[in-house]
Amino acid sequence: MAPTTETLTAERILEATEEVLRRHGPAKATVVDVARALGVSHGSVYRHFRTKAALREAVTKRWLDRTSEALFAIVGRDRAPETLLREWLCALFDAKRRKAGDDPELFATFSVLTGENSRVVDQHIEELTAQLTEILRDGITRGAFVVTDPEVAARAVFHATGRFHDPTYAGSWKRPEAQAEFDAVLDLLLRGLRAADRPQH
Amino acid sequence: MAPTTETLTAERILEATEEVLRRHGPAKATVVDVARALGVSHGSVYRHFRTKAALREAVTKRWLDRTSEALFAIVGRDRAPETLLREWLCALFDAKRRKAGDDPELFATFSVLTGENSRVVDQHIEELTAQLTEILRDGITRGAFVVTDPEVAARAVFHATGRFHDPTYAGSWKRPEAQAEFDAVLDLLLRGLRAADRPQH
DNA sequence: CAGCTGACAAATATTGAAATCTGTCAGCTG
DNA sequence: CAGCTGACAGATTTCAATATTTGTCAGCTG
Repeated sequence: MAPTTETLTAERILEATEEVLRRHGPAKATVVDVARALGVSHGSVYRHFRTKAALREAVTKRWLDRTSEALFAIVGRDRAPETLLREWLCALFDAKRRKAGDDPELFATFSVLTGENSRVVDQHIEELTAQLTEILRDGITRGAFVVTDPEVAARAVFHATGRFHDPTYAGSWKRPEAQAEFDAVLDLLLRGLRAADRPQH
Repeated sequence: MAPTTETLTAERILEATEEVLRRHGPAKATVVDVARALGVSHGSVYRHFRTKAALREAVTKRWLDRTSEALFAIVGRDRAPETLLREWLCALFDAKRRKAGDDPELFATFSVLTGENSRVVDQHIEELTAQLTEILRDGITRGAFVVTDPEVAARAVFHATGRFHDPTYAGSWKRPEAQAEFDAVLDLLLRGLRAADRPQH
């Protein structure tokens, strides 16, 4: 549609693909569409991405990385460990909910990859649990949390909150009870992590 | 296949349908198949069930009720509240895992209904959370749990353990880590429910 | 006459032929 | 000659014709 004199880069292809996916969704988007949007032949796209699947994954990775980075900023905040964990998990739920609402087609792409156990999604999950582990580890050293193994606990927290970040459940995030349900799970988990000589909020 | 002199009852139809579903799975099973298995015309089946969907739901309800009943037996056991909750949740995970493994076609039927937000599945979930509420309530009166609202907490526990009973995740139940992951979530939740003057297990 | 049958219309699923898309590559072009 | 094109084979999707299934009901039957 807009043939540019600029050289064709992986980055430009990713941008165009994101736009095409946004417009057509994962089911209808073709690499011919992407090539057309860039004003090149579809063969050129294959010079930068071996397969259509690789392209979809790269786009999704970029999209997920934006969330990981936003969440990573929270890990560094100067807060009581409990507050930090609360803020981080709220931000995670918020981010996913917003993505599902504002960007349904890209979210659908992400859901498809999740269903296919894509490496990209696994990596995203590992990154998130690594951040969680960091928060827990910090909370332990500061005496706020009592946890044997922060990695195991991080995974447990991630699993226990799955309903609020796993795309499978995206449909239920619109329901008015969703936030209260999230809060209930969060309270329970925080109480479980908290050191015994707890300030009984 | 085996035309009987016996009168056609809802019960007999349910049995035959369960068998047909087991053999063909939810995608292939037809009400003509069910009628053939009973040696009647398919019109007769519609005398007892208004639609095919109603029939599928009735079969699934029966199948789910067997689990609910088995779990209900645990609620009455004479145990420390914490032990009781642990046994109940383990039994829930076990039951689902076994059903997914031993009865894949009926489990698939259940999964389909879950995806369609069927009334039957909602009812099953309500029954299970009611049992959970009962366990928590008992634990509160006996001073073992500290929980503001047992209903809210029951729902939170149910949501937090979703990965280990929601059919969406059935695929992951075979993985060797599954049990350890379940234990980690369970420990965290129990710690969150436990009264402050806890016997530090 | 309660309960079943079987013929039927409408909805849904299957099939197979045509169209489109993916992925490759020889050769063109700036 | 690095990078793009476009023609091509094989894989996949679409589409429309066909077949099956669902759900109804008038009438048969024990």
